[in-house]
Amino acid sequence: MIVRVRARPDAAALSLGPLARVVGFHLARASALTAVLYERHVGAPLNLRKAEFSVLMLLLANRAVPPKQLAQALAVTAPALTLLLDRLQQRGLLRREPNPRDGRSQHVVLTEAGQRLAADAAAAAAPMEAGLRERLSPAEQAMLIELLEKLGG
Amino acid sequence: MIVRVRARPDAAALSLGPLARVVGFHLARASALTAVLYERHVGAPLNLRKAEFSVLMLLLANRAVPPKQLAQALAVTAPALTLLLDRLQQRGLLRREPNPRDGRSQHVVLTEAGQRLAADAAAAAAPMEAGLRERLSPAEQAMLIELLEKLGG
DNA sequence: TATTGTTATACTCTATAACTATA
DNA sequence: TATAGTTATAGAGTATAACAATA
Repeated sequence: MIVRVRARPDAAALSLGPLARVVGFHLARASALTAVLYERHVGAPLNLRKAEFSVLMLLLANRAVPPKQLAQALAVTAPALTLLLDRLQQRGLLRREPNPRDGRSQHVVLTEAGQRLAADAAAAAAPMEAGLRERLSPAEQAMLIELLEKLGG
Repeated sequence: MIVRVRARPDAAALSLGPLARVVGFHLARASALTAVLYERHVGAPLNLRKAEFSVLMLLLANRAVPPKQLAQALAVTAPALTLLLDRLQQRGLLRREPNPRDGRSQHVVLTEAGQRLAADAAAAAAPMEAGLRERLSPAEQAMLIELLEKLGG
């Protein structure tokens, strides 16, 4: 992906028109930046896609989680989550354990290797905030997250 | 896409852990909501994908624009933009005109049909803000856009 | 009959590389 | 040699539908 994060040379003196009021448009452009930062700090070094990273973080914070809840939290469909978990399981990062109380459902749990990688990933993610600080103060970051949380939380 | 916009029944009492501080994660979840609203208000009724809508809005606001600038403004690659413009041109919504000053470049311009559809789309997009108002006050929306603009603008 | 999770399949999106033509 | 735009191709992401097992 060829995106320049810092410099924006001939920054397209384009009027946004009606787009200026469309929240989704601004979300998409902001995502382009955070995606680049994520790839640099976490994705490439640890070989983790965004969704995989999110799964690891949720498992790190919640120990045993049924796939259903993961799917909800990540806003992905059940089949997508199955494939996601398959990949992480093949890398030996997590286990799927049967739920003794309900034969239909499971618990997903990090292996030891998964816990180590998740901890590394969490540590690698922290400097991303610092990277954003060029654009947004810590207070602005907090405000932004709060507003986004109201939308998508 | 099965996403419930209003009700969030058993809202997954999951801790986000380190994810709570990751801006990109919240951007993704917020995008899930705005994508649903977009699809309802604009995408399905007018048969316009998000990127197509954005192109129309930019052309509406700027008359003649070189593809290069469109690609920058939308944060898409040049090949992606070519395909995007191809589709819109086939629907008779825009023309590509040669740039008399530079044989390599072009100007993209809306046709009359394109202008009509763009105007309809802009009108259809306005109520989306109202839809968001369940979650965010107008002041909060403005603040959110301002913060996102600092990130991705 | 409803729910959890999986499989199968297809479609959209987007990226990289290679090419054409102008400059 | 560099730039604007295109073509070709492949990979990642994600949706729907159909299915299995359990409740």
